[in-house]
Parts: sequence; structure tokens; C-alpha cells
Amino acid sequence: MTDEEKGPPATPGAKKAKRRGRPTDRPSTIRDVAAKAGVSVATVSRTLAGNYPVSAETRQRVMAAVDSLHYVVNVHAKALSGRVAGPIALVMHDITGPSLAHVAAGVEEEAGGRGRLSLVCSTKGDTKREDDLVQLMREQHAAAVVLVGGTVTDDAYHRRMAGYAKALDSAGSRLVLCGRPPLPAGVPATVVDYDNRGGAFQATAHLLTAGHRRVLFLGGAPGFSSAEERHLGHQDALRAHGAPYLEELDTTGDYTRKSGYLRTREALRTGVEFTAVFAGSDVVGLGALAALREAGLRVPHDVSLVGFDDVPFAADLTPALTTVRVPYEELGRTAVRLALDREVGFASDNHVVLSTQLVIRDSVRTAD
Amino acid sequence: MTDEEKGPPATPGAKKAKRRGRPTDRPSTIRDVAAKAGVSVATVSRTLAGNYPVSAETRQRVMAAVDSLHYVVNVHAKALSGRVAGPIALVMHDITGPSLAHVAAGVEEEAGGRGRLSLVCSTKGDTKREDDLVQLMREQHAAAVVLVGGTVTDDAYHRRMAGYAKALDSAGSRLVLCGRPPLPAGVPATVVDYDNRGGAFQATAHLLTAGHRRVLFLGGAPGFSSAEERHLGHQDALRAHGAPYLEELDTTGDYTRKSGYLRTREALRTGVEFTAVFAGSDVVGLGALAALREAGLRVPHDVSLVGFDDVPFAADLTPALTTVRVPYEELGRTAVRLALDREVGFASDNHVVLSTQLVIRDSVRTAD
DNA sequence: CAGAGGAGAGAAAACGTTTACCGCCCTACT
DNA sequence: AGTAGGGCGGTAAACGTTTTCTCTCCTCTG
Repeated sequence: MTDEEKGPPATPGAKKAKRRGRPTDRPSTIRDVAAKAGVSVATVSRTLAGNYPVSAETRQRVMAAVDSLHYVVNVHAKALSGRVAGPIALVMHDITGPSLAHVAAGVEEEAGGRGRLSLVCSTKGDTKREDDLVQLMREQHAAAVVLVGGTVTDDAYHRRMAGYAKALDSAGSRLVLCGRPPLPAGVPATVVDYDNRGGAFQATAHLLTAGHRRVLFLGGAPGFSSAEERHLGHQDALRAHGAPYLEELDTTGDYTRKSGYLRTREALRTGVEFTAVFAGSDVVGLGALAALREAGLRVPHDVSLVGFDDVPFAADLTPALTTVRVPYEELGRTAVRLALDREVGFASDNHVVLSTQLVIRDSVRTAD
Repeated sequence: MTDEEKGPPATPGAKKAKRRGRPTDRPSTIRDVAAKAGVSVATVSRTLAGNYPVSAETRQRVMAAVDSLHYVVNVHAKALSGRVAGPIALVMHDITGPSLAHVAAGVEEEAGGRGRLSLVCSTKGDTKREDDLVQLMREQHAAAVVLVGGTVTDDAYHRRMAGYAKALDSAGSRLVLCGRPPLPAGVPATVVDYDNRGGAFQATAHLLTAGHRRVLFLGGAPGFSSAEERHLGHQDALRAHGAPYLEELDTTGDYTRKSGYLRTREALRTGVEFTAVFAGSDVVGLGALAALREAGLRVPHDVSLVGFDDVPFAADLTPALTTVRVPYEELGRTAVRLALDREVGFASDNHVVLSTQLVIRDSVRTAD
């Protein structure tokens, strides 16, 4: 599947060239260098590694040979003899989303800083492909496999993760879940999440403090833990401020612009009253904004709006969107840090929750 | 640097466990499986590869052993014996940018579809780090090293690329440049670019056709080939439509929101006349939009605006931004396709230019 | 019934490194 | 003067696969 032939053996001649003599074709090996420099392979290896005394004159001869032959060490051989650290694998739904891209950047940065390579793969939401990818990363001897992004977190999900965790553990890799709820104790995995509930609480509380009583909630899909946590946070705030919970203001859908647009338009059409909107994600907020504007309503003059995520464009909207910042890059960095510290033998937590923070811009106005 | 010890040898006990007997600790090898199944390693290998007849009963025994030992093949060993295709390396400034993320997605998709792994690394614009990364990828025996994103393309740049190309070639890797100008003939590299000049031509032509005569051009930084091409395209259109070239309308800067904002505000302040703005990139357009709005000007009612790139948020702005679509994902896909086809022995072009396309939305209005 | 041929399996040689073990030669003590 | 020890360098044994030879049975054909 994932390992194909390097190329068809093609002609018998080509095959022979591959097997027999080295006709300028194949990259040179340490043995070629040794021969050219008139030393043993051990000396070449030691010269290159620099962890063993080598006379200046020998070093020079070796280096000259290395240069003239364009020698590069073969990682696979090196890894086989045990001197290469495993890469960090990042498995996500799709790299293109603004928040996921930041997680990826965080992972890449932290991994690179520690001399690790980052492998990225996208699943497009296909569970089967996720299975394959985890298996593949096991073969790659990845130091850590970081799964990131929302999913429905039902029983099947938990069984799947436990399976991944054990399979990876047996191959010496660590499973890290990013932006996902904790796993049962005993599962060999690390979870890095952020405070969805607290963030949502702050968002709604901000609206209520500004005097709004009827807040249209554009929630995420049921079953998704992050969506449910945000929902909970919203309700917490309602309760804390003594605001009524109104079923007609509580909607669910997915985190797309379209869904935000449709739900807002529908609310407007059916005439449910509200003076503010809390969008479960910034993109949903974008849709809401469009629907509001289309209906001739101004933000924040007529209705206030709060988003969630603080994606890059949030600050560039008009009005600049008040939203909840999620430390996506930090999420990625923390994921690899925890996995790697553990690998090196440091104690590290199995479950950390990063805090979120309300960032106030121009899309909320005090209710009259 | 990039290859560190897998972990400090720590205690002598740990070291011994590593070297000597296999105390449930180290992942199991093909030999363990062979022993458990009571067959030779050759048989295990063949069973797993499935490219050689093995009796049903033997197969079953082997599979049982594989399962119970949680065996996974070691890629490094496999690669050493020549059965693993090299990964695709993507080296970019920063994964976080909306357009680069799409290139990355294209690369990942095409690579994944062909059973290749994708390595991503970011340079943060540091040339030294780019050097290191290219060297690293050479060691990794990457099938292709894709460099993407704008840079200043001076002589030093060309020398650097020629050096990379040769170094990679000697290690059996192919250098692919994405969104960069062609290299001199003879350099073993592949270049995939898109039509900056043509796109810019269309953008300005669209404005001129709508009756605008004074178009503020927010160009990119001089020295960047893409910026210069767009500049050329803009001038082509001016000439083609008999519109005057006015120096005070021709600005350069970088492709940031801030730069767009500042330059537009400056133009407004100094009172140079214009009825339309052509922003060299969508983010720059975002800045222009903000400055225009701040000055009480409406888009497109008072001034028209065209961007470049068609980043995801372009369609979500108010007004939805008319812009030039760049096929970023296609760029990524093409890069790996060309590199891989060549590897397999198919002929493939060394230089392809993808076309861009004007997408008309709501930010341009016919001039009175 | 002899011999050809095929199916199934094992032994061992690569693949390209790193490193544990040994040597050798010199220098510097006692 | 004898020898301990340090600086250099070579030999060869891993590391975990794949694959080429072999070899041994069977089965089928003439």
C-alpha cells in the first residue's frame, strides 16, 4: 500500500546496474569514501560523527573524499544501528483549516527545535484511513503520533483510541490527542485539550454583562465533545447571570459558514427574538454576520456577535470580531513537548488543559 | 544536530537492557515472529509481502505470531534492503499562511495518493536553516524536495538553487520549486509556477474596462519575482487600454495587511486621486479596505477593489472580493506529480506554468 | 515407472551504518 | 631501560529486512 517499488525494474540492464557494479549511478556509500580516502569505514564514520579522535591529516583526506563523492549518510542504515530519533507524526482532518494549520505550525516548530522531523497526513475524516495511518506511523517508528481535530467522541471512538494507544505503545510510539476529551486511566496516551467550557462561559457572560438577555446560540454538532463543552459553558453563564434558558435560541449544526448563515436566517424568518448571537466558531459567526447584514441588521448596533477560535481573519472583519482565543500553536507545541519529555524519561502529565481567553473587539455593544 | 541520541543511556541497567537480551522491552522483530511460528524469517517476510506462495496453514501460524507479538516491520531495515520509496519533503516559510496551507494540502494529497509520506518543515525565512533542511532531506533520501513561497530572486538565490539542485540530484532526490521563476537550463530541477503576469493583467484590465482610469497599485516588494511579474501585468493592461501610467499610483511594500492599510491611508492623506485599487494580494486588499472604510469611503460605491490570490476569506468579506484565483492546491499536486513521474522514468516537464483566473464578485463597480 | 516441473520452505548474502574490541606505535614516567 | 598508557586506526559484529539460491517433496505426464 504505502511502500511501492522504487520504480519498475524496467530493463534487465537497469536491473543489473542496480545489483552489480556502481556505475556512477547509485549514491556513494561510506565504503566508497573510505576507499577514496585510503582509510577504513570506521574512520570515516568517526570523522563524520566527530566523537572520536582522528588526526588532522586523516580528517582532511576523509573530508576531501566526502566532498568529491557528494557523500551523504544513509539515514536508514544509521537508524538501523540505532542512532536516529523517530519523527513526529501529525494526523489531522485537513491541513487547510485556519486553526489546524496553527496546531501544525506549533508541532512543526517544537519538533524541529528538538531535531525531529514532522510527518503530516490528512484523513479527510475517513476512519479507515486513520487506521491505516496509525499503522503506518507505527512502522515508521514515530516518536509520537498526534491526532488533532474534533470528532464525535462516542464509545466506538474511545475503543478506537484505546486500540491506537496500545498498538503504538507496543511499537515504542506515544499517542497524543489534541483538542479531545480525556481517555480512561490506564490507556497509554497523552491528551492536550483546551478549555472549551470556560471559554464559552466567558463569551456568553460578556454578552450578558453587556445587558443582553436573549442570546442566539449557534452550537456545534451534537456528539462532538468540543461542541458539547461549549454548549455547557454557555448554559453555565446563563445560569450564573440568572438569564433564562430558551429552547428556541439554542441551535445545533456544524461549524461551517453556511450553517451559521442558514440558522441565523431561519431564526430571523421565524421571528424569534434575540439581541445577540454567540457563534460556536468564528466561521459560523461569519455566516451569521452575512445573514444579519442581509436582513438589514447592523453589527453591533442592532445585534451583538461573539465568535470562538480567534482565527486570523477575526480581527480583520468589520466589525472586528470579539471572540474566544484558543492557543492553537501552543496546543501543538505542548503535544510534542509532553510526548518527547516522556520519551527521554522525564515525568510528564497525561492530560493537560490549556486555558482560553476572551478577546474583546468591536462586535459587541451594550444593550439598551 | 538533527539526529540526536534516542535518549540518554541513563542508568547502566537501562543500557544493558538495550544491548543484551530482549526483555519484553524492545519491539519484536521478524526473527521473533519466525521463532514463535516455527518457520524461517524468509517465510515470515514472504507471508507478509504476499508475493510468494505460502501454504494456508503456514500463513495462519505466521499471522497468529504476528498478532500476538504486535509485530510491525521496521521501515529502516526494509528501506535498507531497497523496498521503500522516499518521502516528499515540503520546505516552506511558514505553514500558517492561507495560500501556503493549500499548497501543502495539494502536496500531501498527491503524495499520500501515491503512497508517499510528506515531511513538512518551515524555514521562517532563514536561509541558513534552508540549507540545513535541504541537507537533511538529502540524508532522508527524499524523492522530492519541494521549496515553496516567494523570495527575492537575485543572483545569490540562483546560485543557491543550483547548488541545492545538484546536491539533491547526486543523492537521487529531485528539487522542485513552486511559485518561483524558471532556473537556467541544465540545472536538474523542476519548476512549477503560476501566471502572475497574466492574472495581474486580467485584474487591472477588469478595472479599466469598468471605466476606471486611475488605479492605485499596491505592489509587493521589489526583488520578489512574483511581485515584479504582477507589476508587469498591471502595466501591460494599462498600456493595452491606453491608460496613463502614473508614478504616484504605483506603490511597493510587502504583502501584509498593515502595508496595505498604511499605503492606502497615505495615498488618501496626500490626496492622490484614484477610483480603484488593485491590491497585489488579498491580505493587502484587506488593509486597503480598512483604510478606505476608515476614511468614510464605501467599496465598491466610492472606490473599487481587486485582490490577488483568492484566499478563503475573500468570498466572505463585505463586499465579497473580486480577485485573481491562484490554483494553490493544484500547484502542490503538480509539483509532486512531476517529480514522481520523472522518478519512475516517465518524461516530464521541467517547467510548467499554471494559469490564473479572475473571479468576479462584488468589490468592483462601473465608474461613472 | 522414470523424470520433469512446480509448490513450499530454509540458508545466507546483501543493504549501509555504528561501535565494541583489538592492535600498534609513541611518549613519558620510574 | 622497561613499561604503562594514550592517541589513532582497523576488523568485524550487530541492526532487521528482502531476496537469491538451493533443496525437498509431490504430482503429473509420457
